Amino acid sequence: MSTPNVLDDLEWRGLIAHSTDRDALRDALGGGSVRFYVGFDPTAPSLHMGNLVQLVTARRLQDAGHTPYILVGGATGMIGDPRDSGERTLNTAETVAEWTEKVRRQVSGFVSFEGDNAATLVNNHDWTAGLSVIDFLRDIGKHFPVNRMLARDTVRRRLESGISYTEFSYVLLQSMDFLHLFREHGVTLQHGGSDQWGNITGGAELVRRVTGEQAHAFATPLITKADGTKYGKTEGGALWLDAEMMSPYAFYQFWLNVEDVKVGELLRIFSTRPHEEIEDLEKQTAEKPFLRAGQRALADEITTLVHGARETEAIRAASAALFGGGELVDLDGATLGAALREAGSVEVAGEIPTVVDLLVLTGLAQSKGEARRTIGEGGAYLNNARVTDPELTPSHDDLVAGGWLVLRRGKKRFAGVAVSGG
RNA sequence: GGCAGGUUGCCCGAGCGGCCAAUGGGAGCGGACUGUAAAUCCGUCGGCUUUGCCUUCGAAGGUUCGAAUCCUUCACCUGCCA
Repeated sequence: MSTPNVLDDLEWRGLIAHSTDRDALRDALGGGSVRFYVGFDPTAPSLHMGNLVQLVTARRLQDAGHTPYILVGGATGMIGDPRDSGERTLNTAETVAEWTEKVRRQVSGFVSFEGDNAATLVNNHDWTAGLSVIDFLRDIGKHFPVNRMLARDTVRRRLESGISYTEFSYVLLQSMDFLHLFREHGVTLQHGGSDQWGNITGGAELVRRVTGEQAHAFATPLITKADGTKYGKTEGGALWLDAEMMSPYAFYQFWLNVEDVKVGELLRIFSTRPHEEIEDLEKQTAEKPFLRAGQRALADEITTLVHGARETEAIRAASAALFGGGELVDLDGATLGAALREAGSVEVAGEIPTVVDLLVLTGLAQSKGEARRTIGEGGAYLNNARVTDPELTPSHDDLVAGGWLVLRRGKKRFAGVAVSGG
């Protein structure tokens, strides 16, 4: 191994779950700048952690000199890829268009659009929307043996519960993307999540069948929790990158709370630190887990990547204030106020509502019933003191740091109430 | 097109005329123990103006004092036959 090959780095990071001919891929990546693509379907208004894996991987390839084509699935998003959980509900064209735009803006932040190997954004709607059914069936469909399509894992699992022709056909659209990008832009490599492996190889094979030339592909592993279940299932669902859908504070907290046994794996996947530093953090986590050095590094780095350094710094300060273990009254108003604004806060003017109402108002509880239950379970706190009376109404004497009430549910979830007037 | 089976709370799944807001498991939430970790144990888990009321068991009607449970129609899913 004379010159470092980016594939070795990706392998070290555990990012290669599947790949086409590994040696051919290594040769390609060891040569000149490879044009590669990765696609994101607008199935939600925001990307999530799974997509982030692909984005940082694309960036690694770009930093190694290769040229990214970032595809947003304006067309494939209209169809929906088959998943095990069952048939999707089709989104309207307006919704898909709106999400396409949001996703397009979001992906733009993760790759560079400058230099010799500047990234290019493409939308498969551009070459798919105008295609006639006749052309599609003749030029694309002809290359897909149905018996092979039926053998694909996701399809096979769906045969019992049912799958529409629409979703069954998804692989043709995505494969067509690879062929299109191969022909029009010289793209010879596609990567994606391992759940996309069937679609990815479909594209590589279509390129080979139609042009007789070799296309490369690899898939990253699915990230799971220590117990093997899917990750990113926090309150409200996935781990979103959009600050509107998941506050940067909550995002940071997620990474800070990663299980010890997963820290190393996640650092390898997401961190841009040198290998030695990551190995050192892994060692620290193994030897002194209570220091949570790995978690802190992970949370800092990923939050900075997604939400910026300034925001991350504010969150760190907020976390230190709220979790520092000191007395709230010892904190100065500016510090506590800033911390609570990061954690989530609401404003109340005049009369102060009951604790139950405040729990709902701040979003710490979904309903009054849940708020009462939480109090009954001993999980509600006002200014770090357990609340036992569901009828309790805080008074102005309870205000700390110049007008704040600090509400907490459980050990980790804080919210502030800024009281004015009265 | 015919026949059979199915559609229950976030998910999986019991219930098959009153004792059903509906057994059980998982997820979630809270407590204890910790390190804002894991594991474990305990509790909780539709809503509300909370000793009661309201809305839920694919949809709409109907039978009944009373329906998730019976009948009719519709929608969707699965299997077998055409």
